[in-house]
This record gives sequence, C-alpha cells and structure tokens, in this order.
Amino acid sequence: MTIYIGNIPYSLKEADIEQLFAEFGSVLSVKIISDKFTHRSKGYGFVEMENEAEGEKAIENLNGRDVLGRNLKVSRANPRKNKREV
DNA sequence: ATTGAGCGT
Repeated sequence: MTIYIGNIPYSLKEADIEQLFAEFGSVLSVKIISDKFTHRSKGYGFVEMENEAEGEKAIENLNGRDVLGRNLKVSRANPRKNKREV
C-alpha cells in the first residue's frame, strides 16, 4: 500500500517517517520527494506499508499529527503510472 | 542557505 504524506517539516527525514509509521504497522519503504536541483523543496513524500489495514490505521493515527511543530497530512496516494502494471 | 500546495523515477 502506498501512502501520501504532505506538509512535511523540512527538518524531517525518511528515517523519522519510517519510525512514525512503524509504530502503527510495518513500513516497507519511504520516499521523500524533495527537489534539491531547484531552490524549492517539494516537502512531501510517500510511504509504502505492508497492507491496507496497517496503512489506514497509520493514516488515521498520523493524519494531522504534529511533528517538529508541523501537522502532517497523511492520506492514500494516487496510483502511480507504471509500465509493468497493466 | 532558501520554502509551504500537493501526488513520486
């Protein structure tokens, strides 16, 4: 399951998000879409969890949670375009 | 070093 995360503090890192989601379920992978080429960081990321049950639980528990002074926006991610999956 | 709505190679 892929989860979309927004409103991420720039001080946060993938390891921090991994631990935040790991307390509600098993985190398979974490990716933060921060653009270092431009002077504008995206500030959002994606978390892949084991299944939807832990995913939705993590969403309900981490959605709107204050982290480093910011409230994380957690929701289900959109189906990403993939050439293998059809 | 910097900034704040959104959906990634």
